[in-house]
Amino acid sequence: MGAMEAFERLNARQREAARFEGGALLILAGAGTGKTNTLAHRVAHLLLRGVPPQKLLLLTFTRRAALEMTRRAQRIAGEALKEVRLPWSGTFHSIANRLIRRHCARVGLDESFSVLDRGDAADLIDVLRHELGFSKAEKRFPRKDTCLAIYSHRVNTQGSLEDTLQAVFPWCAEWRDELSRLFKAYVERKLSIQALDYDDLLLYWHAMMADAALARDIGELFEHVLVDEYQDTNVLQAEILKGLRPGGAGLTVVGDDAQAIYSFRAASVENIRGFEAQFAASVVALEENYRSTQPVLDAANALIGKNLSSKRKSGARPRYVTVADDQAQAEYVVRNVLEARERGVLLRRQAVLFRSSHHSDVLELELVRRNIPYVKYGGLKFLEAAHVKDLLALLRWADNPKNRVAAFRALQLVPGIGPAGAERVFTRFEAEGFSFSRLKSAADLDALMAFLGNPQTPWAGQMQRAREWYEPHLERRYDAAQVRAGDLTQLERIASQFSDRESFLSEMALDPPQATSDLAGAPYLDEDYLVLSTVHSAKGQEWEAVHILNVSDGNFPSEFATGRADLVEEERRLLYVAMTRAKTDLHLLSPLKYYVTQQSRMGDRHVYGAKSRFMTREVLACMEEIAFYDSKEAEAKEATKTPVDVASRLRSMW
DNA sequence: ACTAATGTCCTTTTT
DNA sequence: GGACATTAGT
Repeated sequence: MGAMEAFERLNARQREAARFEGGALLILAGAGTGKTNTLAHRVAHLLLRGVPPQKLLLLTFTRRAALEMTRRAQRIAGEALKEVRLPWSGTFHSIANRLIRRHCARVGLDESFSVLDRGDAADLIDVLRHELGFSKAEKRFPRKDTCLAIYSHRVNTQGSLEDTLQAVFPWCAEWRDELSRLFKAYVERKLSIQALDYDDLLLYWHAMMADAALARDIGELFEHVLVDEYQDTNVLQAEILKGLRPGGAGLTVVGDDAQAIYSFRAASVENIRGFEAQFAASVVALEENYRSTQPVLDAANALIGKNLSSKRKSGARPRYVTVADDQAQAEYVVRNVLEARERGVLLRRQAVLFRSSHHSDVLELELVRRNIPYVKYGGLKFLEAAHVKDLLALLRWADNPKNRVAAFRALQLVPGIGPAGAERVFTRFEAEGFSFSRLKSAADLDALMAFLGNPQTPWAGQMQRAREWYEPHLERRYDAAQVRAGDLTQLERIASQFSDRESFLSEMALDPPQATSDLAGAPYLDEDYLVLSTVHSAKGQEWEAVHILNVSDGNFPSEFATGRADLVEEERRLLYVAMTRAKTDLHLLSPLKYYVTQQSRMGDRHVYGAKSRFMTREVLACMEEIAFYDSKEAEAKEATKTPVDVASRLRSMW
């Protein structure tokens, strides 16, 4: 296919955006309007026009999105370009990591600085929390994750601690002074161990852009900067962009303010709303939806007051399904999914979406019971498993001997070494100039670390050696050692795909595999599986059929959002994102009662859910309302009645 | 000084 | 059902 023909396939607006020449460009792309395709065409256009690939900076939300973009651009550019590689494409954080490494000397960092993932950062805060004596106050001090969240929010909004506490963490406001001291200590400790957390990656990049000479050097690396999902960037990221392209020339951003769902991460919708004025940008709006049928869009439009239209006018109306409880909800989903498969819709073209990751618990049990394969995105990550972190700690410590967090974790693997012992060993290690050949912990760990810490040791084989050392400890520490050992073998396989230790470790911190299937690789790719995902993780994706769980007040919107109007609006957008993932089949499920596991003092463990405030008359008018009882429920009903009509029960099941 | 067992309090979504 | 603090036992 020639490149010209490829561009003919775009509609007029998309083509205009793809071929735009001039200053800053804002592409407002509603859900399903071909955003990725348009951006990929723009990339192809720039390449065909002679911009070298290494002069394109492509900032996407995930690395997966970046790869997809590259793949499409290559296809579009066709034979004109043999192979397209976009070396500068990735998340803000991963690009920051590379730029900082490139200029580390100019910002006072060692080449071997580490990147702390969220768990590591929280652990470090926890250590300081104890050191400062906050853990044994009469009143409970915020937990480590909360502390980190507060810190992060403040950094990313660039506001004051006071503002952050007021707006998002009011229940922690009384601890303001202690938190301030804690964060001061946290910053100091990170500097001394040469470790950067996610926020530091942005802060360092931001600081580099504030230095005129550095900003020029970095800005000159790129001719074009393209940013996807711009509605979910924060103030810091917007300022970085301004530093990269001060006048806006060569800057393209794409987004949809109706899909802004990351305010908890301090994303600011104002970025996209103010972009046009800020950069005197040209604006192209894409409004024709190519994904969903009109009935699906009608419901989504009614929810959010948009006016997306589709060429696919016919189709079934979305269903609003009332079910008795969690169990019935799972029954309904399973039954529907299997029916669709019978009609020829592969499982992987169907998805189940939910507000928070534990909402799928009951469904997952049911899927396992019925032997239906599935993959879950979002929620508990492979890399957060203790045994995986143990193994990585060994490598991280070897990579950056000053990395105290990793060192403590590694040292405490040795039986007989606890927090106090680790402290002792590390202090001596520090005094000896961080030399692994003089580490005195336990004989076998000393040998391992001397091996890993030797710069002459090749990367190939390090993982295997570490795993072999770890194996006996794994069996000692955990019950299901078999399963966990399997995880470690997979980790080893991934590691082998990286050319060096530093890039492997950064990648694991910055863009960890999203689901266990990502790790399994080839063998699983042929298999069919149902997709389970949080709505957040479903961003940018689409499926033939979509089920949305727990559409009731307290879940949509989440009970934590009900207090504030702006948060409720974000929840509305979240439901909007979920609904617009569906091409033809959409089911919203609403359990009449659901079980609560928390804070239920009384014996009654279920609550009657209220209808979601988003299910207004206007929205429901676009849907087909049905009630569904699972077999158990029906059974219970039947039991209270006489006579027992077995025949109708059998019929009602099909 | 370390480990295991018990008690108490819970804020969701992710780079 | 999990995180975290406290207590009891080695």
